[in-house]
Amino acid sequence: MKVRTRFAPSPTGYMHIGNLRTALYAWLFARKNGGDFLLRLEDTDRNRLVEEAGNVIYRTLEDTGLTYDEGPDVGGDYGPYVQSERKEIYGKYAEMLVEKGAAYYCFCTKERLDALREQAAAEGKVFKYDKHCLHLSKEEVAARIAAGEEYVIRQNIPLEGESSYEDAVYGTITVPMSDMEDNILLKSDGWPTYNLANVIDDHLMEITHVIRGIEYLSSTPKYNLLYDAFGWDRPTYIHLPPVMKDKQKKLSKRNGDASYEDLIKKGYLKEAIINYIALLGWNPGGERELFSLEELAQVFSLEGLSKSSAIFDTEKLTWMNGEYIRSLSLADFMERAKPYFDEAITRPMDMERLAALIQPRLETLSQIGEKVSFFNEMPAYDLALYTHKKMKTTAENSVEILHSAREALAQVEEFTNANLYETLLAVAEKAEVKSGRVLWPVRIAITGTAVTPGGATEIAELLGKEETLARLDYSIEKLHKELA
RNA sequence: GGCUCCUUGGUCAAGUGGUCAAGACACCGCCCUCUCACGGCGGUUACAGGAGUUCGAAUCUCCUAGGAGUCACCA
Repeated sequence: MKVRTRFAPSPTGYMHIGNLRTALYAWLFARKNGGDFLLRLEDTDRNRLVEEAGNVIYRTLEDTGLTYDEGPDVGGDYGPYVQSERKEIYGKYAEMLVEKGAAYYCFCTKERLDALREQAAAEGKVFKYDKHCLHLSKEEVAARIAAGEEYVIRQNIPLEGESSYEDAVYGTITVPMSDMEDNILLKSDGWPTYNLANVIDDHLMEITHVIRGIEYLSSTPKYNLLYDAFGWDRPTYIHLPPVMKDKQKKLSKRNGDASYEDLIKKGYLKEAIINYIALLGWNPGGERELFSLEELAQVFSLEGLSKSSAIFDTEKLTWMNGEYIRSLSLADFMERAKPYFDEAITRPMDMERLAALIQPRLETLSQIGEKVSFFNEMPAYDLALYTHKKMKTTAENSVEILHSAREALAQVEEFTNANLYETLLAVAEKAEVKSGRVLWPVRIAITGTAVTPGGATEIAELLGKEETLARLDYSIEKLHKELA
């Protein structure tokens, strides 16, 4: 049988990392097994509709390369792929369940239910619906419906026994019938709940492997009862442990935690995000950690899935992102970094050289601004920067050296790194000091920055002769003024 | 609270009765070096606790503790 997996989010207008990982695993499993991967939108909660919320899902999946074979916007033979367009299907199947005795009509009012709940709370018991409407006769049900009474359809859970199944990651899960409730399958507004819809859709769409969050682990036996009532084959279940923000809390929008889009905005590469989350809860077996999407699809397997929750560690993502940035071709890097450079650099400059200098020193693209701003404009700086104990430099002993360096640099025709380096070494030699005594102050004088991407001569080359000399003059004057 | 799960360093994790308990991130030190980063080398840090079973337990059993999920006309 052909493997078919699905990603079935409810469109909230936000794609959080845990959801993305679920989609990724479902995609990887389908690809690895030559199967189909499809997208289904679960929007049966009419009270929580978010306008156009499907868009961020479509966009994210497309952006990350998690292409789906079937879905709301691409069609397919098992549609519609949006639950709100399948309303009559659920009603029909709910009635079939009633005929089979696996479900029943319920006319209990909210008031009665609330009273029951209060009573249970007062007695310190767990509330459970009392099957009050289970034994209504067919005639009475028909009459009350005809009279316009509101009703729901509830699942009829057996009173005794237990239900169990094999989860691909958690093993055998067994839940006593007595712990399950006669949940509502069809709401009074005619829309199905997840309890019904997920079963109907997964069956009708011929989903073979249900990959979803662990929140469904313990309610799955209830869904299985439905599969059994219909006489349908149960799918293979693969429940996933949660992605946490810290030991206690799950990653969530409510906590203001990073979503996929937030991470992109923070300068993370989509490839790095995918690679990192693939390893959050799954391991490929070897020691290798860097994988492209296609490589992941080749090595993915259910055995590597872990049972315990994993904390989202931005530090490691950041490291991995740096690895990805460094592995980019210069052209590719420049293209992705362009928006950041455009914002940080306003004066003409050899962008390719600048990019080459910056690329290996970046962990996220958004660090570009802070790393290159001094190229654009000489910052105000403190003379303390001239003091460096290893270089044995101070503001005082840099003045003379800078004068010599400025004179020597003014003589250089071709302002290339090699020429400049040679020139400054000559200055050091002539003054009978170590190279650091001149290279450090020169770098400070032309950048006003303690840490720079590249050494004095690399930066001077990029700045160009005119700008370099202008900055040297500025700094020499500053030294004279402030030391006086 | 009931039920269903989970528990190896700060984090991700390998490990399925016999290992000096891998590796990665982070951290620290050294080297490389015109600062920084990259890279190289080295280091600190872990089997939640307690009972068993066994010649032998991170691996099996039980208990305790901690944590998560769930108990909706949300998914």
